[in-house]
Formats: sequence, structure tokens, C-alpha cells
Amino acid sequence: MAISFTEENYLKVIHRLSEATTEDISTNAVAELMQTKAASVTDMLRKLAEKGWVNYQKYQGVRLSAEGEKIALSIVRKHRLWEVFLVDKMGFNWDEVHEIAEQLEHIESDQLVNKLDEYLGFPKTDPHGDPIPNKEGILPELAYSHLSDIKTAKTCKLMGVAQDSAVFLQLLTKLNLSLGAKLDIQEVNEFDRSIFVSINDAAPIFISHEVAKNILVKV
Amino acid sequence: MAISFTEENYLKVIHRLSEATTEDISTNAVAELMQTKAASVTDMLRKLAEKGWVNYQKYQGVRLSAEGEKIALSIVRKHRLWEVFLVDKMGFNWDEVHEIAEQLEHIESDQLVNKLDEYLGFPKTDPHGDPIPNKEGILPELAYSHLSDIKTAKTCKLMGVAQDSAVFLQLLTKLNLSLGAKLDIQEVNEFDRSIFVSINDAAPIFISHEVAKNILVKV
DNA sequence: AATAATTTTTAGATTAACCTAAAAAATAAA
DNA sequence: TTTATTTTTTAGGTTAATCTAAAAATTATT
Ligand SMILES: [Mn+2]
Ligand SMILES: [Mn+2]
Ligand SMILES: [Mn+2]
Ligand SMILES: [Mn+2]
Repeated sequence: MAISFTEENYLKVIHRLSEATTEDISTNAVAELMQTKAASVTDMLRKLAEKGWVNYQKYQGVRLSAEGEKIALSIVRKHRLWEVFLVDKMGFNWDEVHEIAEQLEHIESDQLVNKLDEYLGFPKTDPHGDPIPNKEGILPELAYSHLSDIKTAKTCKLMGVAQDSAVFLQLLTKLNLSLGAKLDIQEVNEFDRSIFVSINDAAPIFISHEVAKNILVKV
Repeated sequence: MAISFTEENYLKVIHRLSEATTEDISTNAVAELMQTKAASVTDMLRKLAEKGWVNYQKYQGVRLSAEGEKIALSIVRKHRLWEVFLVDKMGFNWDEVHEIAEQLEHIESDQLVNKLDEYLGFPKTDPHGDPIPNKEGILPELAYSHLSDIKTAKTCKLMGVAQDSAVFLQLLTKLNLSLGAKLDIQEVNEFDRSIFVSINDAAPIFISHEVAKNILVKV
């Protein structure tokens, strides 16, 4: 069955919201991420349900069907593989690739995706540390902690980010924080929950709680 | 000003038709290439004229404006660069890339296009021998002859094809005809205008007039 | 020059994706 | 357990891109 860019984006958003919870996804939550109005979402959910890609009963929220999940994962796979391509082959920085990948993820050609995967050396994660679903649509579960949840005196390693926005990623770059960075937590301040941390054995600096929430680490 | 995929495709088609003639382009000619109805074309031409991308007066046909020409060439540039990428880097055959490039040509990022160009080594032509417009939108004019117009006993070199269709390109591949092939014309038959030709010094074979019309050569 | 054939445009509908405003249902608070 | 608040859906419209059928303009043919 034919699928539009818009439908693909809805499925992707529902998938993203479903990763954070086992509950049904609300119309408003979808509306916010899709940057549209709840009324438009209701229309679309009815259509997606008719196509068999979501389970939806009015007022009850929505979940992806098995088929919808498969489609969503194939788009995530394409998005992340293209991001690797843009950084590794085209020389973009990690804060420049998300918008372009938002376009490239809709290119339709299984052959191309698999050739691209091979060309890139079958990467396991994208430039932001997010796992790349394989050909069969299996997404390895990488269970990382948020830096904001780590206790004083611990050492950990930066494994990913919880946000793709350019301003956030550029800030990390300024702080000399990139994937693989070693973090030694000196102190967590009670007042503002800011973290005093040494990055790659350099002199420690302060990182706000807001930033720490969006940094994923392995202890 | 924002532009849709559909508008881009119309500009591309008008550009393609303009290459073959200096006359104004007819509504029907656009309709045929766009695989749509004349009534739809009329609507779109009015819209493109309002946006300043074409000059159009009803019943008088259409031409690209300078700005429209620039947009059309930027799409052609992307299409052909992506085709080079697909063949040179992804390992596709020349008959497999057109459809995918039809999608990729709409990806919007000047930065990406120019990085891709550099990554590919600033290619001058695409896998079908068509010239690639440069960053400034200048399209080198490659003046080749159609094989069907060449006289007996001439030797020439295959420089391009006048058609992107998979069936045609696959046939050429079967005939051992690829870019750069050396052609020695033994005889042009009066009856069906078929050509008896030796390809890369092999034993001569027959090529139909229909095929010869779509082969571009340098004498 | 008049008539016939062809091409192009207009008129009126349809579909996908969106919107605002109002109604209905679900949830929270008194 | 009513009442108030919030969430979600419905009703009715808009815009872009398409369509068919009919009208108008252009071009070709007697
Ligand atoms: Mn991204
Ligand atoms: Mn990413
Ligand atoms: Mn092509
Ligand atoms: Mn080509």
C-alpha cells in the first residue's frame, strides 16, 4: 500500500513516543511532536488505523501495529544511516545532519539502503549514539543512563545524546563533549543540580542539569 | 520562495523540452512528459508564471524565465550528481539509478550538493554521458551526433544516450555497449536503416535504427 | 474566407492534509 | 457526586494538485 511522507512522519513520531512508555500515546502528544493541531491528528489516526498501521479507538489513544512498527523502524534505519553517511563521508558535523536526514529518510529503495549500510561498514550507531535498526528491523536496546542521574565521584563515558537539536549539539562541541568522552564527576550541586565534571582529564567545569539530562552515559 | 516537488518537476520538464527547440513549449508537450492532463498543466503554468519562474500567456505556450532556468538546472545538477554517486559509490548499474535519482534530486541542501560534488571528484558527466551543470548553473554544451545520422565506414565513440529507460540501457549492456565504446560502422542498410557495426573491434553485429537514434557518438 | 479539426482553457469536482470553532467525552476538583 | 477543567472529536472550511466535460481559441483544410 502506498504511503505518503506525512504518514511516514506520523508513524515515526508515534514510534518515538512509544519508546518512552508502555502506555497508549495521546492525540496531544502526537500533535506537539508533529507541530500540528489535535484535530488534524485525529483525522490522521483514523486514516492510519484504516490502513492497519496503528490500533486506535477514539478517546483511547494510539499504538503502532506490528506492521506500523516495521515501517517506523525502516524510516529510523534510513534516517540514522544517512546521518552516518553525512558525517563520515560528506564531512558534516553532528549538529548539521538532522534536517538533511529528515529529508533523506523518505527516499524509497531497499536496495539503496542496504548498499549504503554496507558502504558505511554496517555501523551500529549513528553520530548521536543512537542505535541503527538492522535489515530485519531489529533495534538493539542500548540501556544508557542520563548524566543527570549519576552520583558524585563516578566515572562514566559519553555514549549518546537525547536530543538532535543543533544548538544543543553545538554547545556540547564547545564543551569538548563528543561521543566517547570520559567524564569524572567531581560534585553534584544540591542548589541547581549542576554538575562539576572533568572531561577527558581536563580541569573540571560546570554543566547545567538541563544539559546533563540530555547526555547519555555508560557507567 | 518555497517550492514543491511538483513545481520542481514541472520546471525540469519545461527545461528538458526547451533544450530541443527555441520555440515556446506547448501545454500538451508538458502534459505528456508530466504524465498528466492538459487542464492540470494550464493551472500549474499560471501558478509558475505568478511565481516568476516562467513566461506564459494563455494559448501562447511557455518558456522558463532566468530564475526558472536556474532552478531547473540546479535540479538537473542534483539528479546527475546523485546518479554518479549511485553508480560510482553504491555499485548500481547505469540502468538502475534513474528512478532513485528522481527522488534524490529534490533533497534541499546546497551544502550537501557541493560536498557531494567534491566527494565524487567534480565529475563532468553522469553515468549516461549527460553533462553536469556546475555550481553556478552553467551547463557545458556537449554537441554529439546520433549514431543514426552517421555514414558508413566511419569510426566513432559512444559518448552518451538519449534515453534513461531501464529496458533500453539493459539492451545496450547486452550488446556490450557502454560509455567510451569504439564503433566501426560497416554498413547502413537502406531497407530498415539498421546498422552493421563492430563494437570494440569485435565481430560486427546489427543495431536497429530505433536503438541507433538513442545513441550519442563523437566522430 | 468559411468550415473543420485540434489545442487550450475554464468550470466544477475530488482528495490529502491542514485549520478554527464548537460539541462531546474523559478526567480532576470541589 | 456534582461541577469544573482538560482532552479529544466533529463540523465545516481552505489550499495544492489533480480530474472530466464543456467552452473558447487557434490552426489546418477545403
Ligand atoms: Mn536525527
Ligand atoms: Mn541521530
Ligand atoms: Mn536520470
Ligand atoms: Mn542520467
